[in-house]
Amino acid sequence: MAFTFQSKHDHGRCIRQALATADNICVERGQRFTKIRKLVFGLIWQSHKPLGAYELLPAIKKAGFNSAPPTVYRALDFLQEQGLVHRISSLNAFIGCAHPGHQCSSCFLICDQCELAVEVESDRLEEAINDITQDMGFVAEREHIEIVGKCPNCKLKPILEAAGKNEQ
Amino acid sequence: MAFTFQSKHDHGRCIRQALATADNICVERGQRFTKIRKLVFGLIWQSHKPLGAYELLPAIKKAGFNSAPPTVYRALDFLQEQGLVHRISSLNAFIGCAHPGHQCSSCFLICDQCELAVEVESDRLEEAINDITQDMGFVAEREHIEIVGKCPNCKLKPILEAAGKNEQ
DNA sequence: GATATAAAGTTATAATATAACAATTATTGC
DNA sequence: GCAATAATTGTTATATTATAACTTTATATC
Repeated sequence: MAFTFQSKHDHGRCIRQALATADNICVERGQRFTKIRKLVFGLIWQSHKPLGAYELLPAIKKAGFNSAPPTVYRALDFLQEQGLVHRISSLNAFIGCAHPGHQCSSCFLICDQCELAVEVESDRLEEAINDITQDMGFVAEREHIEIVGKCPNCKLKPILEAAGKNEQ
Repeated sequence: MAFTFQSKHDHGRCIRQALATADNICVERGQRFTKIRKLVFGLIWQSHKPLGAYELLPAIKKAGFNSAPPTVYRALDFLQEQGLVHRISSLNAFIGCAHPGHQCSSCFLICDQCELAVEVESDRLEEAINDITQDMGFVAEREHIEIVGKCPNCKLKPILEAAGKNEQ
């Protein structure tokens, strides 16, 4: 099941699944899912928070690879080209693609408190964007749709805390 | 009239209008539209291409102001807070807001060839995003919706050129 | 006009990303 | 298998974008 803000999921399984899917995609396309690309992919999938490229470098070093910036940027470039990872440009950060292979308009909901990000596919969104581009005679090549705010958990926290105080 | 990719508009008028509107907004809100803020605003409005902060520095220097980065970033921060300028995060660049004052979901169509960007308001887009956020229990605070591709002019150029060749 | 506040000047540096070339590893054709 | 080729990774240096921190100047308030 896709990750949402609510789901208390088995993240180990989440990573394994993502790695298996990525592996298949690379094999199908004759692309080399090398050790370092796999490592970076795994690091990105460590969490559902978008991570900065430089945050990955220590772990890359620990794993015995060269840990200069080009190392991680190359792996990230490859993963983006294969649609396995997205760049969240408003954060200068990277996150695993929730549904690699698909080619549907997706958007990211990004919590500015807990930093979790969820990728959501939406037909209505896709239609709205098709409308806009057709009206303007524009040919879309790529999209960056990022909505920043409060996720359901963080939205409720201050309310729950206030309720807790009142009880005392 | 709003700028579109097609419109051959009177850009002088375009800038004057934008400046007048910005001036009004600042007066209404008791905000100080200082010389340097006005200068940066005007520089941003020089074109309908998103401009990088560092691209503005030479003109700021020429105008006799301090041209260290904080100067331009402060002005841009102010203009963004007032909703007079937007940051296009996929380009690390800034562009004038096409309809300051409004608070409707807008998206940018950005041509990766001629670099022009057009801000489009869309009720359908707004509805689609409301759907998504409500489904997820998310509270949106700000949005970055950027669609990169080919504008109608640049889309047609290769076709017209090919036709021209055939005629010879 | 003195005081408080906001804005701008200034210096230094942080954070993010890429260029360019060398060394290594994998693939291909023989 | 082995040379030739292509792809990947290592390495050094540097470009680009943005902010921190403190000083000075200008503006608003009383």
